[in-house]
Amino acid sequence: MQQLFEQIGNYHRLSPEAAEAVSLGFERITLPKNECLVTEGKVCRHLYFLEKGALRGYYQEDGKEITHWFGFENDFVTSFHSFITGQPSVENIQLLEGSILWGIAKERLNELLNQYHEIERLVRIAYEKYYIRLEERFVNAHFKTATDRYEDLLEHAPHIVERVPLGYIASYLGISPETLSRVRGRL
Amino acid sequence: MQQLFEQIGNYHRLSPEAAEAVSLGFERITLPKNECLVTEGKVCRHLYFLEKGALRGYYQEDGKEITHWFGFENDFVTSFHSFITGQPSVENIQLLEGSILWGIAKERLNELLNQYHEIERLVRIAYEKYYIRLEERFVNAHFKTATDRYEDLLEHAPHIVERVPLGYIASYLGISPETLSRVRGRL
DNA sequence: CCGCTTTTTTGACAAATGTCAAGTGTGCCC
DNA sequence: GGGCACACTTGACATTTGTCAAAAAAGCGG
Repeated sequence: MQQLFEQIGNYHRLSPEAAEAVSLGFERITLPKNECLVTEGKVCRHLYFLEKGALRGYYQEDGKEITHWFGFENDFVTSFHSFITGQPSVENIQLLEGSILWGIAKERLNELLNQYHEIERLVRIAYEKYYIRLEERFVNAHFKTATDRYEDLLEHAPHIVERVPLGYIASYLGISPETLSRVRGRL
Repeated sequence: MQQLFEQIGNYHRLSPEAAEAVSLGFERITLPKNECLVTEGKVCRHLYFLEKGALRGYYQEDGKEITHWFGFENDFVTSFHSFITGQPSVENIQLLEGSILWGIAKERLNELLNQYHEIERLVRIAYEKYYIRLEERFVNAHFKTATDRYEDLLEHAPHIVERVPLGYIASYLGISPETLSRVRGRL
């Protein structure tokens, strides 16, 4: 839980009472590799902090699994679309390694948001940072060849290549596994 | 300004005092077509509400202008990366039509966020919705052929095709103008 | 309304990528 | 440690897309 508060401290410092309230809201979750944290078709009502491990978010399209994001230590993860809208999730979140997470129910989080302006600020700042991270990722993929995308990945997120199967990486980059293999062969 | 409050009302209802404070923070801006609202190299310290008109966000890459988003009526627009981080913007925002916007300085907005928990909530909810809109857009572009992308655009945002030059649309879709032309010819 | 500029389309060709199938390498479980 | 399943690579071919250049169409300003 200390790691969670370190990460929270990167966004916005909380008063002791707010920090205490936050700590009471989270529960520790341990899951093995391949287990799913979120499954499509169900409403996602929890937000998670990933203390240790790795995971991927994927959805089905034309009978294929499309991986579109990964999460690693210190990330806040959830099926954001479902969490925010309250609609059933179209994506699944699957553990790529045995992992330790801390989860908080949306209901509980809403209570904290109601009670503490500073927690509302914390969450707003977190959304700002997640928004621009997503925007950066989008811009970095726009108009890029397969080679560009893989090279960008190696430069900005080499840990992904070390921890994630290449098939999922190809999917994440929006290219076929064969193409990724050929790109790797040329580097 | 009524339109601004209607849009704000879609996110979160404000008390009369908060609404009054918000209305005092915004200023009306009228700009002609082709004018730039934001230019690269400068820190963007304003958030804008687009009451009437259209605009695009673009950046330079290898001597080319890459358009990566459009804004229309009722959108909140800014160079989010620069606005949030305080770093110089890498993108430009250019009016595609003569437009009417309402702008608020970041400093003023921060004062409002400090004073009113409900305004903090409003902004958090706005960020949530913008985050999932960006995520949807990303997912809708992932692994898509040029034809798929254009068809998706026609289906989900036909107004873009009506109001934006095709060259910018091609750029936005991540394909060349020639390819867009060929795709259109096949439909 | 005309001339000029900009936008869009078209042709030809090269490069990149996807698909399908098969082969090789790696990892896991018994 | 071996066998099997899974992950990754390779080959061949088809399709898509980009690039360059040129032509056609559309829009704007005087």
